[in-house]
Amino acid sequence: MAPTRDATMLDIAQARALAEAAKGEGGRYDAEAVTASTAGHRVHVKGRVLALRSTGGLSFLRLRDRTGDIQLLLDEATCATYSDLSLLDVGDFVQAEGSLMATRRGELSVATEHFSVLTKSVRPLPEKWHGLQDVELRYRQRYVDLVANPDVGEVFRARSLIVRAVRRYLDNADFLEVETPTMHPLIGGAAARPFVTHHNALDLRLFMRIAPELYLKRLVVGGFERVYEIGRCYRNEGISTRHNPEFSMLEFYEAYATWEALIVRTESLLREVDASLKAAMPEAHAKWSLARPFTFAEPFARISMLGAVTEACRVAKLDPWVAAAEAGTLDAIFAEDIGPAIKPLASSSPRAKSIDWGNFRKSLTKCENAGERLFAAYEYLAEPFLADDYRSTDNSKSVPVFITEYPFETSPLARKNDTRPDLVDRFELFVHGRELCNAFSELNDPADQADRFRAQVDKKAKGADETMDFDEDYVRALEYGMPPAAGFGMGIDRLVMMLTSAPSIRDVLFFPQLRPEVS
RNA sequence: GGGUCGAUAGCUCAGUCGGUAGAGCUGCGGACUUUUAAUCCGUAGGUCGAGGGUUCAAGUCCCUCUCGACCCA
Repeated sequence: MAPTRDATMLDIAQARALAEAAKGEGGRYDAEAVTASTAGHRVHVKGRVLALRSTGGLSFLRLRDRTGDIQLLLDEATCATYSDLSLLDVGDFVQAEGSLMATRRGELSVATEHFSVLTKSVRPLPEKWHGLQDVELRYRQRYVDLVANPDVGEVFRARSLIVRAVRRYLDNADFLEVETPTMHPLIGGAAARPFVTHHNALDLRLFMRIAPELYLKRLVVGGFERVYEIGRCYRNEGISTRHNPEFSMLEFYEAYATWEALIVRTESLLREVDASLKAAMPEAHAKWSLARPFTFAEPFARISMLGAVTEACRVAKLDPWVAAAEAGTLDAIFAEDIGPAIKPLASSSPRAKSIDWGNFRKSLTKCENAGERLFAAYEYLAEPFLADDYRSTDNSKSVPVFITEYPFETSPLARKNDTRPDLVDRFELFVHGRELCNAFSELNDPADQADRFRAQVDKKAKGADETMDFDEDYVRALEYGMPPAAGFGMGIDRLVMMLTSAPSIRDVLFFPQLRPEVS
C-alpha cells in the first residue's frame, strides 16, 4: 500500500498530540471532542504491533514506536486491507493510515482504513503478561529484553542522558574531548591485569588499555590544558555484579588546578548530572532516587584516611587503637602481628564483631611499609562502614564521603604533599561505601616519577601482578615539563548504576560479557 | 576460587512418597462489531541442561560436567 497523499506521516507522540485537546480525566478521550479537534485529519503511523485483539469484524492493535503507543482500530467494513489481519502477528512492524477517534472506553485510536506489514516477525515475542524473566536469556538476547521489558530501556536511556550531561558539564568548563590509544605497548595508569593482543605487521605485543591516564597527561604536556576522555577500558579480572571486563571510564585533566579544586568540581559535576537526569526523566528519576540509599542533597563528607581509620576505631570501641592513633603510634601496632590483639578487640562492640579480622590480619602481613598498612586498615576498618557512619541530617540516607591524604606508597602517579612527604594530594569519593571517583594532583617531577616506576617494576619482580611498567616515554614527556595539574577518574557504569539504583553492572551494559552459549 | 540456589513446551511456571509429562499465555482452527492480560470452543506443542550410576521403574535419588543467579574472597 502506498500512503495516500493527504495523510501526514507522524510519530505516534505527534499523532497523539493532535488530539491533546480532547484528553480528559485519567487519560480518557471524548469521542466527539477527538473528532472535533482533529477535524478528520488523516494520520499515517508506523510501529511495532505489541498486542492484537479481535472481536469478529472489529480488531484492535497496539502499536509502538520510539515516541509512544497508540491503538489501531480496524473495522472490517471500513478497512480496505482487513483480510490481511489473518497474516499479522504480534511483533510485526506495520504502517497504518486513518483518522483519529476515541473508542467507547475513551482510548485514543486510529480508525484504520489501510494498513500493511513493513517487517514480518517470524519468532514469537515472549508472553505478554510475565514477559521475559530468565536473566540469562535477557542478557544473551537483549534485543528481546528491550522489547519485552520497558524498564530496561529506561535505564539505557538514562545512561545516554548521563553521559551527555557529563560531556555538557565538561564542555561548559572549557574542557576538550579527546581520544587516545586503547592499545598500549606498556601497562600503565592503574593497578590491574591487562588483556594482551598482538599486531601482526609490527609483530608487536600490545595491551588493551587499563586506563587512558598517561596519554592524557602527555597532552597536558603538549599544551592541552583541559582535556577529557570518556572511553572503554579493559581489565582482565573476574566477572561479578560490579565488574565487567570492558567498562567505560571518564578521565579529565586540568592544568593549574589542585586536588582541592577537583573536590569542588566533583560535587558540582555529580549534582548537575543528577539534575539533568531528573529534568529529562522526571518519573523514572523519582522512582530511582526513592530507592537510592544515598543522597546528593547535603554537602559531601570529607575526612583523611587516617582520620577515617581513627573514627572507625572509635565507633568500634577499639580503645587501645584509638589511643595509639591519637599518639601517632598506630603503625607500630600494625607492623607487628595483630593476631593476639584480635580476640579482646573483636568483642569490644557489635561493630567490632563485624570486622573481617582474619583477612585484615592476612592483608597486613603482606604490607611492606606504613603507607600500605594504613591503606589496609582503611580497607578493613573504615571502608565497609562508610555508609553507616556518614549519614544525612535526618539519618535516612548516607552521604558521599571524600577520603583524602592517601599514603604515597599506594599512589604511584600522584603528587607528594608539600609538607608531608609520606602523603600524596589525592582523594577518592565513596558513594554509599562504594568507590566512584579517584583524583589527585598529578606528579609532574620526572625524577620522582622514574623512582615510582622503578618501585612498581621491583614489585612485579617480586611476583605482584597488578603493577605498572616503566614508561620511559612518559618520563621523557615530564622532562619537557608538565604544568601543575590535577586529574580525575570515574567509572561511568558505576555512576549509572548508582543514579538508576541498578543492582548489577549487567543492568547498565547492553551486552555484558557472558560465557559462550552452548548449542 | 569457595558456598547457596536454579535449568521441565516458544514464554511464565507446577510436577506430592520414585510409578503414563501438566497449567496459563503464545501458536494453529473456529465464534464474536468497542477490546484493554478481551472472552468462549477446539487443537498442537517435550532429548525434563548434558553425561553416567542406583532401581523392575528416574523430571524426581546419587556422581560428574555445562550454563546462569546470588553471597563470600
